[in-house]
Amino acid sequence: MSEFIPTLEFLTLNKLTPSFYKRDTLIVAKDLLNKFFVRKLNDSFCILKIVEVEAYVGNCDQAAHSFIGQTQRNNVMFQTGGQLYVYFTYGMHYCLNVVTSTEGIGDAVLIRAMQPLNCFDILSLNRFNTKEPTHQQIKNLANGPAKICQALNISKNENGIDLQSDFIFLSNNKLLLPEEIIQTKRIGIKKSVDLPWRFYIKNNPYISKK
DNA sequence: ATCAAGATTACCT
DNA sequence: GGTAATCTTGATA
Repeated sequence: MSEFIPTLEFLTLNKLTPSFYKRDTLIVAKDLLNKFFVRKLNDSFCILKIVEVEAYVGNCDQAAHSFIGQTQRNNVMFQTGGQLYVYFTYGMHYCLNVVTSTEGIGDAVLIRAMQPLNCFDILSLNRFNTKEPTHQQIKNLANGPAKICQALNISKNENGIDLQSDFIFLSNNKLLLPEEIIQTKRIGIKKSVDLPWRFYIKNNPYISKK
């Protein structure tokens, strides 16, 4: 099964608009699977397919950064959908979220894993300091939330960026069938651990963890 | 001013 | 499977 690699024209024509993000967060989370993430680096458009996400919901989810209310750090989560929320954690890692919902109550979807479709040399240089990744390294380019940010050179500078940008945006792709989506509990949290708000593409080899 | 926790990763046994 | 690395943030005094 070979991957469809869209052209820049296709990606631009099918760019996701604010109406996509300004919906119920759990629906958006599920719909984000299989979408294209586009990031311009060194005059190249890096294209990756989203294969794993987690939803975080401000007013009822103790694991969400926004549960404590609006602060300097989580400020962007309270915007009304279609922005990038980037946070720093463990003293060394950045993670990337998509802000959702119309409510401005602090909802976002964490992108946990992506499947790179092109620009392997650029991503690999950022991750492993080599332009020629091994097969094992290719699988490890973006199969974790902090790996994504390292591979795509995303940090505090990108926090709050609007996803209507021409340099970072998401693009549509076909919806998955329900049987192609696995829903489970989220990973790496200590609060609200039983909420089943992690979604990933069944049998995709670029998932962060089974 | 001080402190504990953290939406992780890489490397070790 | 276990854990060190590393530092910002938000809470408390």
